[in-house]
Parts: sequence; structure tokens; C-alpha cells
Amino acid sequence: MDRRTPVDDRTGRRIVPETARRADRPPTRYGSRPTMKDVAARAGVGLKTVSRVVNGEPGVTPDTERRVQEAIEALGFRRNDSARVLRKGRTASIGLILEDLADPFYGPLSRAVEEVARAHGALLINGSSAEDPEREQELALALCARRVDGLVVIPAGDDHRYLEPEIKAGVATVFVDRPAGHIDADVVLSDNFGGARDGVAHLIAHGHRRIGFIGDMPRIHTAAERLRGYRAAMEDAGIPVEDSWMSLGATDPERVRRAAEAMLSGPAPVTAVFSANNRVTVTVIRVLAEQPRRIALVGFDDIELADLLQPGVTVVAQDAAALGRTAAERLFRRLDGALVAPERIELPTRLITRGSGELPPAG
Amino acid sequence: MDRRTPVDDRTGRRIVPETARRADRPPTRYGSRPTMKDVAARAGVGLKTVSRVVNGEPGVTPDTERRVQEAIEALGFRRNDSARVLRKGRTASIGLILEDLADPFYGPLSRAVEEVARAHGALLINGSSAEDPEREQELALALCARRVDGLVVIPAGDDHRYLEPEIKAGVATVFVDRPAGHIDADVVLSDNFGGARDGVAHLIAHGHRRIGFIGDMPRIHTAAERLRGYRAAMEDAGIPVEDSWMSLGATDPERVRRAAEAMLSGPAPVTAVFSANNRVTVTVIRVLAEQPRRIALVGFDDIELADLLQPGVTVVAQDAAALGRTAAERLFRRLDGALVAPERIELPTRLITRGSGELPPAG
DNA sequence: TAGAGCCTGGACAACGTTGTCAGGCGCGCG
DNA sequence: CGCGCGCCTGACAACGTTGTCCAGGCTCTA
Repeated sequence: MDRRTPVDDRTGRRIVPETARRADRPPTRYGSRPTMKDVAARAGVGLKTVSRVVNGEPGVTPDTERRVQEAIEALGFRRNDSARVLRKGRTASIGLILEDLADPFYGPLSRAVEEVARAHGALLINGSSAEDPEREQELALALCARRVDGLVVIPAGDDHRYLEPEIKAGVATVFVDRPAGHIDADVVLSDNFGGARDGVAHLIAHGHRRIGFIGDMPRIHTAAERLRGYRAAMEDAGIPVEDSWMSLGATDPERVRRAAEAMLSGPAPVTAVFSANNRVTVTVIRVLAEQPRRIALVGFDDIELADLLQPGVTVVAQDAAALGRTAAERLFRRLDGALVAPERIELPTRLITRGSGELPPAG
Repeated sequence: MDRRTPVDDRTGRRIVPETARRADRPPTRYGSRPTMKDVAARAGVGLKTVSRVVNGEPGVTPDTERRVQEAIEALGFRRNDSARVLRKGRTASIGLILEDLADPFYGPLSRAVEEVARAHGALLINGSSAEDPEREQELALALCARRVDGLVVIPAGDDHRYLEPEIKAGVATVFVDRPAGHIDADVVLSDNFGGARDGVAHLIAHGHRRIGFIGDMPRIHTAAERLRGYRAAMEDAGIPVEDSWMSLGATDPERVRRAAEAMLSGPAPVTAVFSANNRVTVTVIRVLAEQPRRIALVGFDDIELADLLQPGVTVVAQDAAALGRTAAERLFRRLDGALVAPERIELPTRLITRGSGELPPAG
């Protein structure tokens, strides 16, 4: 490292002052902004004429338009959209509330929502609820106070009656990944039940009967649905499920590790595990790698590099981008006034076999 | 899958109408919103008194406050922040422009920015530039028109003079991950040069002399700095670098694969590779897995599951969350009026050894 | 009991933009 | 030559909120 510049001991940061401000910079007062009135005065025209030019409205002589453009350029004018919003009623922005921006599952989802918003000329405001219903509500209402045109919500809570006045007032609202609670609204979901059932059936088809299930907290809809899928697959195959094979709770590595190790020990350990989301899967992979026997694994949600592990990880993949895209498109169609009755849309999942789900039961 | 509900053949979506709206719902006109005036009328008080209650200002009798609260409740009133912003000048929101929300590197970064914003009572508006300078500018100016209080920018372009009027007008602006072009502004960077140099020196220390470098397009600052670090390490060790060992360009899998395969073939192939970002690393791992000999690898940026591969992937990790946090904190300190001169802050990187970087040169 | 001071409440303007409407000018037609 | 029509242009109000300022009523004290 370059040792000539001072380094903050505690943080290790290196701090270098930037070059001094260039001398030719005009002495402008900070914090002031030219308005259309200023532009009008400078161009020697009326206020409304400036508005016409800025918005590309017809009815302005080329000569006048040029004068106005010059004044705008000279003053560095930029229209104040807050005032515009106040006047027009629409903000051309939508809100997205998800659980955690840093979770790799939500990256593609929010990117997809953003793309659709961009195509409709809208900006995206987003916030993370951190799986806290109160924070979800706080965020949603703050966005409504900003008068976003619409809201895409990945619910943390299970009661969304607080949004009723907003929806009535015209905020187009679509729920994604999990259904809304106690209100009628558009919902876009993955086929959590079917996906989990297919994944577990896949393990059964490869000879497993003692299959473990490790999932998220049961109050979360997706977790409950995936458990239901597991139970359905086992029942379809006529396999009675033992309580010790199922573990639901927080997805932190410590708990998941304990749960997995419990299922894998004792007199009749499981020979396969179904892990019900990406965070759980990552920890389960670590635990299985330490086992003397090869344990089969199918995970819900795809994972980067899953194909490079030994063995490759078989997963039930959901299409996060499609979830986001579908929800956002529906939101804008509603804004265009096309839709009336709320609908529930379910997207299919896809089983991707890579090896871990095809392992035979270990003696 | 449940076969009783209709399925759209093309998309595989299942569509179910939600239950009919509840009958007890009052017939409200959509799109209308009560204002403070309405609340005042209903409560039988003046407009300003409502404002006082809504903002928790003193000088209102408990009895009056109760009456106002009841009216707010009854009408479902929610303050219109657009009008508030217009009046007050501050929006309590900041903008974040990054390259791609879906890139796992930017998830923790934007999450960190959001956390800091939240602590300051501000919302986060964000957009992706898709590495397109024009789109970056378009987004930045749109956010300025919304009168965001500040801007965190991961630059796609290399000329940011277009932001000068905005910064002068008081938009607190901080650049992250890459420096700003042609303007003085706060910058928060990782030590790309030092990190790359350390990573390459690590390979040299394990006996390698023929070391390849695969990086991003050289116009991107981080890519250039990491290449500089590679060259410095090689020079420090007195190893002359051959042109065929270096490859810079787009990070799509096809190009990276061709580049890696080229370095690994021929009469004197490289025995180790330094991959200069997360996307490159993922592809290089795939290519190396197909090679008959064990090739050493050090990558810039950490990768999930890197520890579970065979061998584990040695990386130079940067702290994305710290980048975002530092930038956002600086932005808010500037908003508080504490800062004057722009600074350049550099965060250290960390070498994490997991096996792939410690392999000896293969015969 | 009267005056001073405090506390509560409300009228009014202003924030910067856009929609409405009317005025002025030039040109074509009768 | 005069009238009417159409095209530009600008004055004005309104969007919903907050800051300023003043009025009225109350209490407390001399």
C-alpha cells in the first residue's frame, strides 16, 4: 500500500483532500434555484410561455422558443417536479417494499420492477421491511404520503387493512411473492406448493423415504405452502411423516445447522433433505459436506455456482425477475384504468437437476 | 400441480379471480383525497390547527387535538408530502444510481445506503444505469428535478460536469466505487490498486511467475486500477509481463472463457490467473474446472459459496456495505452543513485465502 | 376591578408549476 | 377597406401545505 498518505488507524481508511476548487468557477450562492419566473424575466416573456417550452407544448414561435432555451441554459434551470406533481396529481413514481435489498433473490426482482417502471417513464422508490410488519406499514404509508402512483409490496405482515384507504384513493397496489392479508388486491405468486411437492416427489422417485424438511418461520406464507407441498408429496407416496423430520424457524445459519444435524443423527436418520429457501440451502450444503455419507438434497430457489459444487445442487427454481415484471406490468395496467377485479396470478417453478437430488439413499 | 384451475398455455400462469369485494364497504369515489381543509371543516377548526396536530406542534388544547384526530381518522386523511416539499424545500429523500440492482455486489451496498437514509428519516429512490453514461445522466437529472436532497452515484460515465449546477444548487453528491470525472466531489473507493497488487503478490509468493490477468473494460476506473496493481506486483518481483497474459474487455461469459482458454494453451501457458471482478471469477472457475492441471486462482470480490468449491476460492474482498455506508454518511454530514472541501476516501481490501490461491505452479 | 401577558386559534400569503381564458396582432376574404 | 378568424402570448387562479402574524379570551396580579 502507498504509505505516503495519512491512514486512519482505526478504520484503515486513507484520506486525501481533493484538489482545490477551480478558480474560474463563478461565485454562485448555494441552495438557490432559478424558477420559471426567473427564466421568463430573463427571456422577456411570460411565465406560461416558459412552461410551454419546457413541456414541449405547441403554440410557441421558433424565435421565442430559442430565447427561452437560451435563458434556461444560462440560468441552469431545472423544472421543480414537486410543484408539478402538486398541480397534476400524478408523480410518475412507484414504490417497492421488499424484505431485504441485499438478498440475492430480490435483486433480479427489483431490477425487473425498475425496468417496467422505466418503460412507463416512472421512477422507483424502494425500501426494506426487514421482515418487520410495523416497518412495512410505516414504509408503505410514507410512500403513499409521497403520493406514489402505485405500490409493489412483498408483505412482511399478514394484515393489510391499513392500505384500504390508500387503494380506494387510487394507489394501484400489487402484492408479490406472498398474498395480502384481509384485503382484496392483486397478488403475484410462485407455485410454492406445487414446486415443493415436485421437488420432494423427485427425491421419492430416487428411492428416498426418510426425507427431512427445513424451512422458514411458518407464519410466512411461502414457508407454509412449501411445507404443505412436502406433506402432499409424502402422502401421495404413502409415506407417513415423522415430526422429527420437519423443522421450521428462523433461517440464520446456527439454527439451520442444528436442525440439519439433528435430522442426520439418531437411530434412523434421514437420507435426503428438502431445504425450503436459498438461505437455508446454503447452510445445509455446508452441513452435508461434513457428513460421512452422501445425503441427497433438493433446494427451493436457485443459487449461483450451484452447478460447480460437488455434487451440483438440484433445485426448484422460481423466476424472480418474472415475478417482479408481472407485478409491475399489472400495476401499470391498473393505472391505465384497464383492470377492475383483483386477481391472483401464479407462476410455475422449474426443477433443475444437477446431481444432489439424484443421489440414492445412503446405507 | 392443481389441474382444476385454468392455466394460460403460453406462460404457464394460473389465474384465479379473487373473491368479490365485501358488501359492507362504503361506496367511496376513487381518486379523491381529503385535504387538511376537509379535516378542518369536519372538526370545526381552522386549517392551521390541523397542520399543528398533524405535525405535532405545540399550542393545541387536548380537546381540540382529539376532535382533529377523530376527523383525520374518519376521513382517512394522509398529508400530501408533495405540497409539504414544495413549501419546505427539503424532500427527505436521496437518490442512488448504480449499475445493476441485480448484481450481487450492489445488493449490500444499496442496503447499507438505505439503512443510513432511514436513520436520517429519508427515503431512497434508486435506478440502474446499465453501465450507460447517457442513462446515468438522464437518471441523475430526473432525480434532481424531484429535488432529492442528495445523490449517491456509482458512475457509468467519466464526465460529470452536467452535475455542477445541481451541486451548486445544494444537492449533496457523493460518488462511490469509481471517481467522478471533471468535477470536484466526494469520492469513496476501495483500494483497487493495492488489493490487486496484494492478490497477485500472493500468487507470486506461492511460486508463480506466469500469471494471467482477466479484467473488465479498461475505460472503467476499477478495471484500470486493478490492472495497474497487477503490473506493479509483477514489476516488484522483477517478472516481465507478456501481452498474451493480459485480457481486458466485456465480462460476458463467452469472452472471458475465450480469454482464459487462450492463456492456458500454447507452449508456455500461465500457471495462475488473477480475475479482476466477481463476474469474471465465476466464469474462470468454470474454465479452470475443465483443465487437466490445477491452475491457481485469486479473484477480486468475494463470492457466495466460494468456500465450498474444490478448492475454495481465494479472493481479494471489498466491503460493499462499508462503501455504501461511508458514502451515505458523508452525504448526510454534508447535508447537515458540516463539510466543505470534497474528499477522496479509500477503504482497504482484505485477502481471504481458501485454497485456490495457494496451489503451487503445475508442471 | 382593570390592565398586562400568555395561550389558543385562524386568516392570509407563499412555495413553483399548470390549466383556463382572454387579449392582441396579422392576415385573408367579402 | 373593414370585419372576422386563427395563432401567439400572458394574466390569473389553483394545487395542499406551512410560516407569519394578529385577534380574542383567559388568567394572574396590582
